[in-house]
Amino acid sequence: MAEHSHDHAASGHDHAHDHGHDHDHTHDHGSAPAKLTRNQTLVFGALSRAGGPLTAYTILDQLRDDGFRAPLQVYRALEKLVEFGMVHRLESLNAFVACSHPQCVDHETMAFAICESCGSVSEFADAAITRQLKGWAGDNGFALAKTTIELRGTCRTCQAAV
Amino acid sequence: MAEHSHDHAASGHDHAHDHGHDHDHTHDHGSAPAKLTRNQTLVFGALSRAGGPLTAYTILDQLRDDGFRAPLQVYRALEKLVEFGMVHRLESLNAFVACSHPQCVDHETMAFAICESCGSVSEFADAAITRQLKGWAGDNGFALAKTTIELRGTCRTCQAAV
DNA sequence: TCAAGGTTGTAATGTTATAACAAGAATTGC
DNA sequence: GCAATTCTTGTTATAACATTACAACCTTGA
Repeated sequence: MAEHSHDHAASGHDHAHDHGHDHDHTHDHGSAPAKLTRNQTLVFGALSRAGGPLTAYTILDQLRDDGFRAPLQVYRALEKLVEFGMVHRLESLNAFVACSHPQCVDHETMAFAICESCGSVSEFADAAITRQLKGWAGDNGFALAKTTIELRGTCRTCQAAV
Repeated sequence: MAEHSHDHAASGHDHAHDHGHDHDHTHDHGSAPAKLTRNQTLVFGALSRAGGPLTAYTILDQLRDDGFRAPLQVYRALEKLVEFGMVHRLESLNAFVACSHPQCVDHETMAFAICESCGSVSEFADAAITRQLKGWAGDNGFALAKTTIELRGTCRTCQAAV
């Protein structure tokens, strides 16, 4: 299954406050955005740099220098990014993480393994689980809109570190 | 915030459950308590009566007449009840629900189907999903402590009601 | 040009959860 | 009985997470 590797190369500190909008995003996700707004770009950049989950308020703090002043600026961007399938919300952490999938293969039934020791998150998809959940939904007349699957525990690295 | 009317018959896999004020319950769970404290009894009673998910603050309001004054009285009781396996936390709702299983068969990998229309919750266990998740954990050296599986959608009753 | 619709900024508020500390009650040992 | 210990409880305050409401500002297109 998929592995954890949030390396979206947001290296440079591109602090140019251009009004020229040189966004050449070519993402093509579920609800594909032609291009992101400035705030969406900044929020997604923060999540990509982090390489792991961040809370909305942590993102806010990181974007103070970019002019962010209020939670809503973050929440609004996150709402869109989740909608686009570029970001996932981790319910059990009240946090958000950039999607690990290069081409965003499947956003219906992702699963997340969260290490309670180091905070790392592994995102994976499992066809059998998806099938099983859809099977239950079908059997019970439940119109499935979204699923949340989150595993809590200790990752291999943290276990080895003991 | 909203008070849902909890249709507990939304599932064909429903389990019978006593919704009475069983102040002298005889549950015997993993961390079986001989007997609950007064606050634990009151909180569990509120959840049982509701027959569906309640937030901590809703429980607090319902227990004002019983002398509850502060959130912590509720949260402390909930913490123990979850530990005992008598109550589950629904991460995607920030709410709590009394366990639907008479003898609390399996508390490791329960799944919850939450109707976004009426707020009803169906609790079920699926051996295949459990096996699959444990399989992933094993393959990836992840020491699994707890899993959260929550389905959002529309229950059969609410679909029919359209 | 204007109107419509989307995005933004800001203040205020609402909702969920925990920290810190003091006091009360049950238990044990002397 | 009387500490010492421990667990539960009550209370205040605060932290952490999220939304409402409204005004201003850009776009886009007729």
